[in-house]
Amino acid sequence: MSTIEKALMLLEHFSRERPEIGLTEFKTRTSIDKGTLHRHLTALKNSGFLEQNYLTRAYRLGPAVIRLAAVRENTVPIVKTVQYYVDRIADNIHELVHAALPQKNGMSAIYAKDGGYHGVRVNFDEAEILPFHATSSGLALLAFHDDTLVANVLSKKLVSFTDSTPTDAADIKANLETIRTHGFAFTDQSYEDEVGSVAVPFFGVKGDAIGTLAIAIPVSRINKSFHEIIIKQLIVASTELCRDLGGQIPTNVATIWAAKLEV
Amino acid sequence: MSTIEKALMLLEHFSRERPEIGLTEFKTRTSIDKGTLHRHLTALKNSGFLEQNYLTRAYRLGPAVIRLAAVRENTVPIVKTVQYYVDRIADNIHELVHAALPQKNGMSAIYAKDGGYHGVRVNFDEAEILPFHATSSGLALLAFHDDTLVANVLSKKLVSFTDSTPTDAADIKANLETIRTHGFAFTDQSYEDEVGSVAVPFFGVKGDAIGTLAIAIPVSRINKSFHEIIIKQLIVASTELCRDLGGQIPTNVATIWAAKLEV
DNA sequence: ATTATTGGTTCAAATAATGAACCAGTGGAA
DNA sequence: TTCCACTGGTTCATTATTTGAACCAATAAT
Repeated sequence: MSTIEKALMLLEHFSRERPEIGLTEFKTRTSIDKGTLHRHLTALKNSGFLEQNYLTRAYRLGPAVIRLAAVRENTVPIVKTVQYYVDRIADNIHELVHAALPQKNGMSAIYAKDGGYHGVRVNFDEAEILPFHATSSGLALLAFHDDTLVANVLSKKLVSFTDSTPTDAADIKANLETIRTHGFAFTDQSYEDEVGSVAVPFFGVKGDAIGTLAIAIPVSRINKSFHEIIIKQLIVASTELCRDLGGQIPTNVATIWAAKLEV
Repeated sequence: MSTIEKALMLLEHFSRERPEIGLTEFKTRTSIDKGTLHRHLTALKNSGFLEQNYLTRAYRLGPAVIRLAAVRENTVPIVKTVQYYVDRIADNIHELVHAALPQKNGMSAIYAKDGGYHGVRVNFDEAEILPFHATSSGLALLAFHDDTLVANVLSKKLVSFTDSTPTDAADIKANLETIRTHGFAFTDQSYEDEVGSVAVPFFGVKGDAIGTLAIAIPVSRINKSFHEIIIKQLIVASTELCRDLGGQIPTNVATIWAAKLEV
């Protein structure tokens, strides 16, 4: 692995829960040598990707990322486009809806809306990484993305989050096959207790999955007819979203989805 | 310079006007060897900072930057905080107001609002880099930032954008001194013809300038009393903004500003 | 006062980056 | 078709950078 990739991997450790990380904490988290770490962090700091809390000397993300995100969004305005559909679904079904894009180690929500007026709410954190194997978003993406990603994910250790988290590679492979035949993914408390979720992929110009639309619900509110409604909403939204982004829905997926909508 | 910094410098070439850059174009823009470039770009791609247009093979910014910006914004919500004040000023004076943060080669606007109902409007592009020496934002920051940045900027070639762009290092140094005594910066068509601008810095915890609030106006609408009003608005907003961000206004600046407000 | 822990630095040894030359595919032009 | 020019991408000996164990300095805890 190149030095560049090693350094950029450091940025993955930052999140909402962990916005500042000191040198020693990095050392324990990465088991990279302290000297090396220090030079990498300094390089990232010089480039504006990190800055230091001048009191604690801990590192946090720098201003450069803001500019880059603005340019990216101007180039490929996925967030803006996705927002409309997430809002629409949330308003229709009154549950927590989100859209996510794949990152190296999982899905990253780019927008979420809670349309609920329920007492029980699903808690959700944007900027959190949703593991591929334990969330419907992740599985929906894996199922319709190229096989190398699947192989890559399954080759690593599959962390268990709840009693229901699937950690066997063969089980997951089988599940991906059923997801492909159904045209959507769903999970039952595989990432958080008491939370189920449903997700569909959306596709890029090559017909590969580039992201997902997903809904998270307290299991107490899931029943068959609601499940049907959710899936229809997701499929319709994803279809329109693909059109907006210039993406192409693979023909087999398109026929599966069309059948689902007719029921 | 470390390999990491060299690679990250490549990302600076992307902008709204130049959202996609091919290998050969990078070569001409950077005069780095093609092989080296290719490996750097590949590393950035592997890390999610770039992705390739599969048709043209050109590179564009990748999805990783979106997540990072979300985390950064959650850690230090400058944009959200700044937004309030920019909106307020724009609503008060009915002109184009923006806030900008320093990047390596200039200021980058993080938010802008045009409060105008005028026929003549100043055109403005977020995600554009505003050169330090030619814009009031840039000068305001230089004047109140540490001297190494000033030396750095003046050591490079100062591009001329209009007939009024200052390109002499000594002139600019003198101007920075007057900016320091006045507590604000203004320019007259130094970046765009027919556009003048006024800017004040806002400060971080150490009392160093971390960004600017600025107003751009068609020169035809500038007059002395309006100028006074603008400066007062900017000073008040920056003062409150510093409080919100936990920043500290240097005592000399604070006294200058206080005097300005009393007039 | 002593120790543990923090961030940061040094320099020989190990490793990765470099770049000139190369290959391969594409799109004209003759 | 054949030829040329222009893409993006790859190779491998040379070169320069990265690496990490040991070290230093400052601060916080005992």
